[in-house]
Amino acid sequence: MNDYTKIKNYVARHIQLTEEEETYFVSLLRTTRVKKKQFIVQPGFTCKYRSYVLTGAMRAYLIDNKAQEHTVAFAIEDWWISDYNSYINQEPATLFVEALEDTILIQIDYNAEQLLMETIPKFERFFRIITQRSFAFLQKRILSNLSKSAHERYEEFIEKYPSIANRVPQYALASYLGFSPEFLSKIRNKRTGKS
Amino acid sequence: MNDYTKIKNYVARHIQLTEEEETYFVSLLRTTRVKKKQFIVQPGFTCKYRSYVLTGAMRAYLIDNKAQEHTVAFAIEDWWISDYNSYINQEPATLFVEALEDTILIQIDYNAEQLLMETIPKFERFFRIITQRSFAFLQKRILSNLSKSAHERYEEFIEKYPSIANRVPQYALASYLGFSPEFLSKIRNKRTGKS
DNA sequence: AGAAAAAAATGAACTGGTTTAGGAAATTAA
DNA sequence: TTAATTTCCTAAACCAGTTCATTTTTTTCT
Repeated sequence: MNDYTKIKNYVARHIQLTEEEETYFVSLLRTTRVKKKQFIVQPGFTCKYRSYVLTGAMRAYLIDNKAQEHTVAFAIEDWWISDYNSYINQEPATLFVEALEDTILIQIDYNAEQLLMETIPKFERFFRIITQRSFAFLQKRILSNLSKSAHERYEEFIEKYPSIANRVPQYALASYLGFSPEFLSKIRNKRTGKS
Repeated sequence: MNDYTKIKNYVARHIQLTEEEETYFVSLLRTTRVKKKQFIVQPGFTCKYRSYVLTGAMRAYLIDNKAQEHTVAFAIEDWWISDYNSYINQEPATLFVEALEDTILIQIDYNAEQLLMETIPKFERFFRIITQRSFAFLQKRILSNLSKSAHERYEEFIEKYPSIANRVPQYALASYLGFSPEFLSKIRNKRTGKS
């Protein structure tokens, strides 16, 4: 039922564990099922978990003071998601993290993660490496936002993440790329043209 | 002459080292002086160093295909700077990293950093923690860019980093905040009004 | 299956920020 | 201390993307 093979493989891509260490790691995990539109994080509540998507799709977003949504991140199979600001500093969240589909998550809680790093220092390395990758990803996104037009950002996204582009609602994609849903509609129409 | 007190304090804020460990750490560092407008990283060349600013100011920026500059990061005293994508993956840089003033840098090279983490695993933790902080910082910047107007972003910046705002050229600040230098001029005039 | 709700499309009017072009001020170099 | 270069300012025309209002399509619920 609880299949931890995928998350074990994910970890194995970055560090090598003994069987014993792997067993210990898995003992700290828990599986959570969420229905579409359900939240796992909400502003005001401290985010307890770092979540790995086993199946399904999630997104993290902010609602600003003009009631506009801004998507910070998507996560599909084999990706992680959280309100990291809240999780890392164990302070109240500012983001919503919501299921875009019925989703199965594998979660580790903050205290367990700290314990894991103390018990198996290789995990210090693991979290360093995945954080570095996320950092590099965000930096590319900032540069893309600064240097490219809305249209170019859209083309770039569907080329790099076609599986996400066709799976998430358009308003969510627009709010990730930094323009209005109406404009996304306009772009898409120009693209297909009439046929 | 070479004063490593400040960088030792920086490290001590995150991990505790024995004297021996501290001595070893310092033995891996080198000091570099750069003149204003000099580059320490250029596109095409792999970035060898992670650089800590002892005195002076630096910035990292991209030049896009329309010959426009986009500032990724500033660094003043007690901050780090690099083309991290290039540094972490040891692949050719895409950014310029340039001195905005005559600057003294303390640098560690990639191989030394790897060795340091193997020799003193506490540094694995150190780099994890500072990368997490940078990650959180970039995420806030993305959200700010998505949810705020140019004017609001400017106000936010001068409030949070007055020491940087008054120290770097306006075109560099504009290219960091994501608008044209002309528009920054416009904002500044509206701000002071006539008096 | 049919009603209700949510998401996507369309189009016209609008606006925040850009572009272009010129001149003024400040830095740098000799 | 002057010439050259770089940075900054100003203002008008312009445009990429927004806003608003309405309709169509898709999804969800019973």
